[in-house]
Amino acid sequence: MNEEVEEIKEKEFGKQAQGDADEAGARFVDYPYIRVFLIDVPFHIDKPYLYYIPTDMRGLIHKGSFIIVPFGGGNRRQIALVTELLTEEELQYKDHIKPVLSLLYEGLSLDNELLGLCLYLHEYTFCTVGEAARTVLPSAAFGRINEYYSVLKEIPQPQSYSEQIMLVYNFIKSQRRATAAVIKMEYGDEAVRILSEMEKHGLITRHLEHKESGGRIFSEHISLAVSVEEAKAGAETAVKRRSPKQSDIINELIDSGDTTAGELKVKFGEIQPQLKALTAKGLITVEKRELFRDPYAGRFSADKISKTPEEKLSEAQSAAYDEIIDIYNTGLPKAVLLHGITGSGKTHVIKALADAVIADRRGVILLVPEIALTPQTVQYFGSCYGERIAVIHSSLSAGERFDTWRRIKRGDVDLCIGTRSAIFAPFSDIGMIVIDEEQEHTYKSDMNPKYHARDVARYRCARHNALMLLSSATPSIESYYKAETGVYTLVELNERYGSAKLPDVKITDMRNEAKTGNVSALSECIKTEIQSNLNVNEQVVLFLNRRGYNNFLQCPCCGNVIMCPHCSVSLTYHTFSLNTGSTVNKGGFLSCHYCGYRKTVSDECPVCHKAPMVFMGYGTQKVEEELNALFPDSRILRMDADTTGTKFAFDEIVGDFKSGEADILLGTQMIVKGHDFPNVTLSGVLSADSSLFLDDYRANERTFAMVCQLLGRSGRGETEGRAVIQTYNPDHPIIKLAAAQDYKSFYKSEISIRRALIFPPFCDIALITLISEDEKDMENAGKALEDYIKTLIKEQYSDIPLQLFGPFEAPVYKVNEKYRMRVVIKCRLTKKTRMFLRRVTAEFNDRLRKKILVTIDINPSSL
DNA sequence: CGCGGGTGGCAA
DNA sequence: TGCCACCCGCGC
Repeated sequence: MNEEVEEIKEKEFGKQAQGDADEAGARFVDYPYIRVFLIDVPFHIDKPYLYYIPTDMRGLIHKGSFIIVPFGGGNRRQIALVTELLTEEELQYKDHIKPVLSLLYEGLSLDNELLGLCLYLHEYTFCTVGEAARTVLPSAAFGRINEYYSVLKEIPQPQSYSEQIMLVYNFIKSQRRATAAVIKMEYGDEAVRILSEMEKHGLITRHLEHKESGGRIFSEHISLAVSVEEAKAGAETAVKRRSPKQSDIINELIDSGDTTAGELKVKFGEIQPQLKALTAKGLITVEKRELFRDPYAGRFSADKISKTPEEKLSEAQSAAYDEIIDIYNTGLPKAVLLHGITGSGKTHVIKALADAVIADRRGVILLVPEIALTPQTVQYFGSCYGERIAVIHSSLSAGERFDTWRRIKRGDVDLCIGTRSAIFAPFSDIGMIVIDEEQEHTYKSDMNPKYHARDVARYRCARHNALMLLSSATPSIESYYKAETGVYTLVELNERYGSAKLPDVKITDMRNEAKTGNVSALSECIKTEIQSNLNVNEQVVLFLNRRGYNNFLQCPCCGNVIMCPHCSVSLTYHTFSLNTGSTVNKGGFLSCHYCGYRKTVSDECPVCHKAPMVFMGYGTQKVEEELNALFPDSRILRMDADTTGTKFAFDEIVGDFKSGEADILLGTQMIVKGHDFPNVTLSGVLSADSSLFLDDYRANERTFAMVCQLLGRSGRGETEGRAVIQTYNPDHPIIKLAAAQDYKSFYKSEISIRRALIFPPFCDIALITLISEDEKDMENAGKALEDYIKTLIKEQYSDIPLQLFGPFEAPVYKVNEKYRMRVVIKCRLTKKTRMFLRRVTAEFNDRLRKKILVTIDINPSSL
């Protein structure tokens, strides 16, 4: 990674380094001017603007501060991020520079590293600086700005103003102060015009109130204010006065002592009026106590922390550890790719490394691919580090997120575990960033900024002189290529931990099944294997990457398939029975996996009205039903997006299966990753082909990784494991290599394909998408975009190697009544190509206005 | 995006 | 001639 970091450091941080240097002098030099980027503005406003700092605010505003500035003709208030401080001499021009209004609030600012990261994201992912800032900080940090109007002076000559103005003036005066929204409600949209006119005449003024949202929450702690006897008497009176809830509350307090309003609410429903009444009578006291949100609090209380869970590293593991720790100890930004086969115990090595880094008093960030995997990872690390770990993922509430962020910033945390967004954990000194299962597509954000966690990690490691550790059994082709070419250091773990061996794999040809009349999702082969496992009480894991009941509903007469009315995809059948397996064909519903549209099933074909519709294909629900019919005595758990709706449902299902509550675990993607089920000796891929022929250059990689991971679930304990792969293409090289878990051969074949066809890592891909509600508009825009790109290339960028594809329809052409077209550009993402792409998107966002949305995604996770 | 100024279509 | 609806460009 040396050259790469040097490159990043030199190219991207050259300016930054200078900025760092004059930072120390900031206190003594007078910087009356600043350059800022505005938050919450569209693409073409996203550029530096100049403001001056009123003398009383000098020294309070730094690089990375958030401030409020007046902007635009109407001087509306905008939040802005300070990116540069300027002296009088550095000023290019002095006309029309407006003053800073205020600091957003004290204490909210980005340090140099995170400010640099925002600008890096802006430059590389084509997002606005504001979007980057909102991603790097927890959203609650910005809070809410309320803008109030109030009257400034008595009007000397009311008759000289219009009737409307006087109406609004008197309204505001009567309210003392009013927000623009309230005034708009009262007088309609034209109120905006009237208000700005009034402001010009100096009749009213605006002032801001900044609310720190999600900052603090309280619980209402309730206790008896009187003796038990008095309370009992009070309860009796309450019953007599026919307020049973009041007496219930008192009795609850007598029986089980102090409690909180929340708990009472769970027991008795709405209780606020009763609490008020009881407080008024002096029977109870209600005390507000600040709560510190930590969704994992209490799970690792001191007694649960085992100080010595030190499992000894195997020889291979400690060799890997030694190699990596040496690299870490150089104190330079480095990257290591830890390639270890499934079950080789990569986590143990990571744990040992984390120990060493934390002993250095430096922070560690550990990323896991999905939220479902955080509990088990937290479990493992939490038992060692207790309260000094933090967990960040997308289902935290805004407040929880903010509290966690502040804990890390305050230095109360050594290890931060989480999904993609945890990469922004505000440690002041990072020693190591670990990305587990680094090939997972979940590390790529699909919202602006469309960053890849790996790139952010690379940036942060470069600035912190930290180690970036990528860990995987099936690394991405891009990363392995970097390891092979010496950019990353490759460290391998080639043997399974303990006595475990790789499973014995059978490939089943599903074409033969069809020939012999077996139309079920389960081949004869896998049925026998499952039965033999059930006979000896060993567990089975089955993978199918399609949820729902049947895939779609088709008319046998005219071939009509029921489609989503808003999107160009077929609807999927779902039953209501979750995890019960009962046959309830009717009473289910059709659902669109893209927009969530739902519809009941109609018996006859809505097009030809001749025949009843027939269910085609199969999903997890259907297979669950088949399994129940075939193995009525077995206990089956289904795990997919439909059964893991609640926060801890995933945890529960995994826990139940681990403790032997079920014999068969059937599920989608989420069951393949990282679980250690020692009693599983059979794993099955029900349809290995489904991801193989996708129109995507990563289809092979996906399929290989998925099959490998699932096979790895089997035989992790004492007994040797078996696996079955069902496929219609038993001779496909990818299937064969996956069955043999031969990553190196897979990589060799895949990299040569990528090289020949020019795909990453041999190029970067820029995906430009046009989205519009009007099909015609979009087609025109597509054509215009193509022309613009072509002339731009011809006239100014003829020297950069670049391939243009499209415009063509997106794979799912219509989503939610909006049409999408794409342009794909293959190029090397250099400064020059970035400038080129920026011009293209800026030009089109500007020119097309709201009619058409233009987005750009660099190296998208799929095409 | 949100504002303001400009323009052009149309009724009086 | 006057009024409103929509367009377009600008913002430090």
